[in-house]
Amino acid sequence: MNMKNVRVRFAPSPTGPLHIGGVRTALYNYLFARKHGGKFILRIEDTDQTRFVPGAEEYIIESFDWCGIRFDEGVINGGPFAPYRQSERKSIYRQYAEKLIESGNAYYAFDTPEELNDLRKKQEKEKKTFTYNTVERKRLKNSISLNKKEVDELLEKNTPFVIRFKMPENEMIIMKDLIRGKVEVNTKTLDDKILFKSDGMPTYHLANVVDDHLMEISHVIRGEEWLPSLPLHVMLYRAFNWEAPEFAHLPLLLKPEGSGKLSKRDGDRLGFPVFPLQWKDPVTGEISTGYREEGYFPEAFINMLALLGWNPGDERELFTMDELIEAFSIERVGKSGSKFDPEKAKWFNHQYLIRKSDKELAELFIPVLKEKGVEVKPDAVVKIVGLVKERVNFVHELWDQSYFFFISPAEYDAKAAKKRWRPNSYEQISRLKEIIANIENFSSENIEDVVKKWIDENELGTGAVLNALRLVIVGALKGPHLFDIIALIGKEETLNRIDTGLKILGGKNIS
RNA sequence: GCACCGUUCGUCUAGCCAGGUCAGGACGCCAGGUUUUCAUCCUGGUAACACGGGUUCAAAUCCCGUACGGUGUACCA
Repeated sequence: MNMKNVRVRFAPSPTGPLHIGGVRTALYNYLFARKHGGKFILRIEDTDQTRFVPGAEEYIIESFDWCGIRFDEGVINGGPFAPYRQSERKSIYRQYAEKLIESGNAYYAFDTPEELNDLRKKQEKEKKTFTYNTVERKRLKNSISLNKKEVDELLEKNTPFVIRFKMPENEMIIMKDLIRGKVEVNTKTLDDKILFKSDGMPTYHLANVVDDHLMEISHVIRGEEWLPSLPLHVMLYRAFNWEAPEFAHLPLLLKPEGSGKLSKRDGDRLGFPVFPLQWKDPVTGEISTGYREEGYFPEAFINMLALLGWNPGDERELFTMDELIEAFSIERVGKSGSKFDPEKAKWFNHQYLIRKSDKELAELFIPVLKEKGVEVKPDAVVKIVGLVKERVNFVHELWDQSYFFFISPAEYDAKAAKKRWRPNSYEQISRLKEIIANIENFSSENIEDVVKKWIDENELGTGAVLNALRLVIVGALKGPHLFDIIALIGKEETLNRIDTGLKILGGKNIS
């Protein structure tokens, strides 16, 4: 593989939000470019004016920004091959289509969409599929079946036309794919694809080949859905007499349930986001949630995506972007599609979360606390986060694991109370309250020492006393080390919670 | 229908190109241990080469076929 002057591109169509399959394609391109010291280009393929969706391009750019995927050239930052939006390159495509006509590799076709649709329907009834191919083109309305005079007349009268590729009749095309190896197709199974539409815009096939050539793209890394049109693209390079780039077709990301390509429309139906960022459909107003909004860290999201279809060949699973760049290679991309496991995605986030410093997490958690109407000193939040971060996958889950640090129990878990609030609990906890009230050094360790000593001296059951105490302090049998909680909420709050607990729980069980 | 691509534990995957391993790891799940609780953590377990032929002393690995799945088959990308 020629690794000099690596130039790769990601070329989305701005027809809506980018789904994670697209993000992964972009990621692999990015990793490949960085790995080989090449350039990564963002080109917008908006040749279908009817499918334009407002906000889609902005969404795509914001997504990559969030992911930490950076472009060297493209619609964001320009570059030597500007413009990078195909609608702005409109004027350059026609001449290339005409070059192909001149060289006998393409032809004008005047059939209307309606006529072709009718043909399709007719053949469908006969259980056949209509294809505009080497056989059919002879009896359709085009510059092959018509004589030159007829064609000139039609063109002069501004009859709408398209330009089609003239596929050779019977020729073996041998192609190389970096992931799949040799792929062979006979041209007789292919059709005369439209290269240039009657609205004056090129189709994807023409535009992508012309632009990739003009932009000196060295490797085309794209989704497997493009593999069936690879022969056409290879033939186009040949017809232009251009050197073709290397190709790599990435396996698809599949729906987790059943099978099939993950699609934009899958949305929230699946119980996990398929988009990096939240997307609000400009027409229906429908909102699809994104990984960012669900609380995923971009590093975790990228890490998870990178391992979906690629692996380093050893047993490492956690990678920073730089480590991914270092480890990545196209050869280690798998051939088969992958469903992805939402559970494992959470695990990745957990791994990144527990690796963050308590201070960093506290800063992320404080806004959540504010929303809950809780004002606490940042120092305390840092300590609390340190105690509970192992228990959660997301920052927003910290609240569930730590609310009892901030608010005293309003009620007590009924099951826990039944199990742990015994007839003698009231008396034991009342006595314990006096012990705690007299503790001067209110550190977790010291409180633990004093309380355990008291339990020993009075020959009480550690489990019985401490569970009852936890119930009173937390409101349920959960949470981190009890004495850490007590030390953090402080003596006054502890004593208050004991009083409340005794009042509410005490009466119930004494009778 | 036709063309192309694919198929290893439930999921992500290693191993395949250069045949010889009890088919390895991770997530999940289950069990045990640690713990005053829950969670974490530790230990162990669970579970796969789609099927059928062939080549070979030996096949997950090479070849052929079948099945199943996917993609494509638009004046969409």
